[in-house]
Amino acid sequence: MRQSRHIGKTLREAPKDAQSAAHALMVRGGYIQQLSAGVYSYLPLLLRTLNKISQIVREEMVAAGSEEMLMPALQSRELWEETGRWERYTAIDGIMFAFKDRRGAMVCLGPTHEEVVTDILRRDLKSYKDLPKSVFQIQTKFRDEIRPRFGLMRAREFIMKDAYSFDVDEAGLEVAYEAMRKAYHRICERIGFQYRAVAADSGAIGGSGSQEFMVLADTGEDTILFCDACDCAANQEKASSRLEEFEQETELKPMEAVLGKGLIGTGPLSEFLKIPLWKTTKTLIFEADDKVVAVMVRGDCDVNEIKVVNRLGCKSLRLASPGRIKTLTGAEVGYAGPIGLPADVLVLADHYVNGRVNFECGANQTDHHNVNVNFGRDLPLPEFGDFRMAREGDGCPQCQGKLQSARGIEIGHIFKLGTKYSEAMGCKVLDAQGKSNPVVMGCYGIGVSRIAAACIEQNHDDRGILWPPQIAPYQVHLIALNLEDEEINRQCEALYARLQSEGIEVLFDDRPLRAGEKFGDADLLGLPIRLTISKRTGDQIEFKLRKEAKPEMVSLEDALVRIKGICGLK
RNA sequence: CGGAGCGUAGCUCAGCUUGGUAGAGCGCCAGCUUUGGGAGCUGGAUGCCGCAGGUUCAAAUCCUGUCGCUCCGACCA
Repeated sequence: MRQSRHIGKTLREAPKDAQSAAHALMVRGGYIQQLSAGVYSYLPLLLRTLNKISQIVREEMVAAGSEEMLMPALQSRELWEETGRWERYTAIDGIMFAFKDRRGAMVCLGPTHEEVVTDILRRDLKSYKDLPKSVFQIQTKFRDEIRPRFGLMRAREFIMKDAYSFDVDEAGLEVAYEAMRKAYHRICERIGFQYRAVAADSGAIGGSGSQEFMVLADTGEDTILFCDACDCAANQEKASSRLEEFEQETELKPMEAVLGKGLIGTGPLSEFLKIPLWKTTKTLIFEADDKVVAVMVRGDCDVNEIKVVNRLGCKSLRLASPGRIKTLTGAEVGYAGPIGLPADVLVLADHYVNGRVNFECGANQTDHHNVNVNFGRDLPLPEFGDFRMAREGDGCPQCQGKLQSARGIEIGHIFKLGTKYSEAMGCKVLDAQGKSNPVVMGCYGIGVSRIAAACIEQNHDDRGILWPPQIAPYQVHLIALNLEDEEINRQCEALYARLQSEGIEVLFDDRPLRAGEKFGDADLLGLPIRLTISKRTGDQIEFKLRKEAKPEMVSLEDALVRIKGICGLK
């Protein structure tokens, strides 16, 4: 491609709303242009990269035994009502674009395709002999994100590959899931990501198990925890951990309420009471849909709300308002405890709240704290479970190692769905006994446009992007200087033609600009190989890798060999 | 949805407090000079000051409404 004809001008200054390195570089490089909040045009250079990413994903999907198709983005309300997700996605979460067509029928733009694919397959599948099946598509998806952010990283319209598997039983799902898991690893490796696969919460999609593929980057929106000794790794919202436990007193002391005026927070409280932090207790009051729930964690811990939501199966969970807390506990915020709450308040407690003798907790009376509290004697046993936020430095739940943390960008997520959708939509097959069973499904998403953003986030310097050759829009950036010289002009044209005839993808900077501007643009655009021809280069070519600081002079034949080596061409 | 900020030239932004001829840098066009890391000089073009209403002799500026974009939070296959 001749740069003089190319659409997508580079900018010297980043627009003020650029929120991350990748976002700013994509805008400056003319890779994307914003149309409205979270909605972007993919300009020619980025489209080439997106196509290359799609092709890698496609190849790995096909290799994993999945078949490609394309489903409608425009979907009808009826299907979504079959699974009960219409209300959840429109009214409750509001994540789905939904509107009336001219006949007055409600339609939506698909944020995901479980309903549509299940509808297709339920017409196709009759017998267990028809299984297994696996299908995928690469398509634009729509999500009415509450807050679009970071350019393509969290957009309202984005490109995604989604795949779905259909099996006769859990064992079949296991095989399909494993094939996808391996394919996802291969995709990440082919793109050259530094990444981690972590255990994840399955969220609104539902299902029994899931893993996220996280590209490591400080600007990532997720925190992941991983063991420094074994391969245990999880998203923080899912992670569990092991805490240090302490030797307990053998004698139960009498419970008493002590005055600790204005003491809010377990830190100051433990100092004031001269007891270790682990003896204190945080009791948080939540409103879960229309019920009130109290959640207790050890004073040195925090509540993981997602774990609470999963335990309760509620649609929404939020901290109760100060006014509500006062009516429920009779005290200001900061003094809530499990003793003396209204009978209809469910009390949940993290495992590590248990096993303590003579512990502290709020007294439900302003400025007062109960000390020497003991389960069984002073209050009934609450429902115990894992409701605690795991943190860096905690013990690994599987071995004696310690958890470390990192920030990550979620680029892929694989789920074992089970029969949630097949059951709701009647996607069933007859087994060998002639009995009808819902098929067991899995779903597997990977963000194509997000991969491009994550790749830049992980591969850039202060001057611009450093594309890996596999997904660079072009492999070679041919820079022509001194074009006013007829001879050099001819030489450049010949080289451009030769490179193309060798199957090399070239962006040819044939613009009559100064050297500084051309080199600056080349660094910004970030193509892996830069070739320069000028009056200084004679019959040689200046060869420079974007990731290296220094250029070198090589012959044409040398250059071709090197380029093909880097690009994996013969 | 709660809190906040910003909409002025293609881009980054000043001007608004205290109403009175719409500005700068970069970019763009032309010419001359320059020519390997965003050059210099000269000349030039470019604005429904987001939109609508109000106050006023007079509004980019003050008031009201509205739309858009953004930030923080809640939320998030």
